[in-house]
Amino acid sequence: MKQEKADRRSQRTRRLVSAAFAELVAEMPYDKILVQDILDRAGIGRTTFYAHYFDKEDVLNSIIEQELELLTRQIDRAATGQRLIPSLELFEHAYHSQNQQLRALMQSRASDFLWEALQVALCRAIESALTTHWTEKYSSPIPVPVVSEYLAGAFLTLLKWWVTADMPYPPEQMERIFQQLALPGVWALLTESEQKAGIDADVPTLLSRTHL
Amino acid sequence: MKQEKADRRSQRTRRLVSAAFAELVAEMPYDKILVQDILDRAGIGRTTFYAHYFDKEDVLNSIIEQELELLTRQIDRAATGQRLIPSLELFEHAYHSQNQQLRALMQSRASDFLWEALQVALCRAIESALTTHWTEKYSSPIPVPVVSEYLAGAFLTLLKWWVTADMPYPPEQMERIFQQLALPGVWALLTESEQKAGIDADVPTLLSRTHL
DNA sequence: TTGGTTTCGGAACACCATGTCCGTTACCGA
DNA sequence: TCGGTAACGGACATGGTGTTCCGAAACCAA
Repeated sequence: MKQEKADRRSQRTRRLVSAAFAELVAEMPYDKILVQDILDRAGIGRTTFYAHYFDKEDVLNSIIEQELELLTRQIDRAATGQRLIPSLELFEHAYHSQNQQLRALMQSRASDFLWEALQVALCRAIESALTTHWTEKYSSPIPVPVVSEYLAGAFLTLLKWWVTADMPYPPEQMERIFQQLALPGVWALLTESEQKAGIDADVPTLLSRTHL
Repeated sequence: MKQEKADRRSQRTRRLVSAAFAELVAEMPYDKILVQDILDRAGIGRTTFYAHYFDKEDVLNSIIEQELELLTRQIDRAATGQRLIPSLELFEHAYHSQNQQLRALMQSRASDFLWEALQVALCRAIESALTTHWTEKYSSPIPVPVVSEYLAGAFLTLLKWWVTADMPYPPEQMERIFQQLALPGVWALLTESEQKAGIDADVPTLLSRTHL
């Protein structure tokens, strides 16, 4: 079920299946999609399909895995710095994602897996960043994993809403909204002396509540 | 498929099916559960099942609907006051929920529907409270629906984590955590003069960031 | 208790989607 | 050009679904 250096025909088939699946998932709920639907839409034979995928779920997973890899790489790259979460990059990634696949997928119910996987990946990265770069500043009875969970969830909620609403605002504005809504609570957990540093230059402005 | 004043036998059947389903959903992913599994577990006949439910999904929906009604009533009741969200009551509701059904359901993957429905209900309530009681204080470029979405999402993220982790803290502590993490960003959107009023007495304390 | 009504249960059934196997055809890479 | 590999269509076994029929059992009201 893997492709090392694939025959053109194999690539073609996989491409057709992915495209067909993306279309279908945008039209109807995942669990209503039949293998036959994929076959018809992709214009391939039954045998061919099963030569490439175990089953319907395998198609979903392969697409998600592929997309998730890009995102995870982006997240981990940011985790090496002091930033807790590469929010702007993620908003922009979704925004500029040429292939409709990502949007269609995110909007459909099939993406529950994707969102959950993203939540986990984000959470890990945030926790790591928090314990690596902010340990000495962090003094709060709230456990770090809870903070991470909250931040990841708050971000993904906004991202999800934004994508579902067909991205009515530019990524930069979403980034600002996220900073204003979700981060003050986290900053408050870090000792005062360091609040001006790192993460974002908007911090002081936000906490003074004057520019709204 | 409804029961007005049901025969004892009908009640028994529905009860058995609900219980069996709750058990199964705690043991395996929803889409792996067969009707036959429910039949075996509940100890009823195939014919009987289809006399009460359209299909497997109908069982899930009926349980969710039932639970959702309780929660929605609680949410709407709080929405009449100035509070944005009855967080403490919801944490406590989950905590004291005697029947394992709620916990098992929330922890399983089948509950995606429930979470989504909760998100919508919460969002509506928050938006309503915000436009009703806070209009004159609210002056921000961030649209009210976005704020509502964020608050509902942030709360549900914490609730979800808490339930999944088998509720390691008392509801009161979760309430405090939620207030500290998620609300500062929202309060900052309301004009300064009113920040001491309503919602929660902890507000000033939080914003001064001294008690952490 | 009785008698009419409703539900239950079991077996058999048609239906449909799944996943596999075959021989043949078309395409690819070298 | 030629050997290998993938696509194809059709047929097939499998397994879960939802329905039907009918006798037995449980219910409820009188």
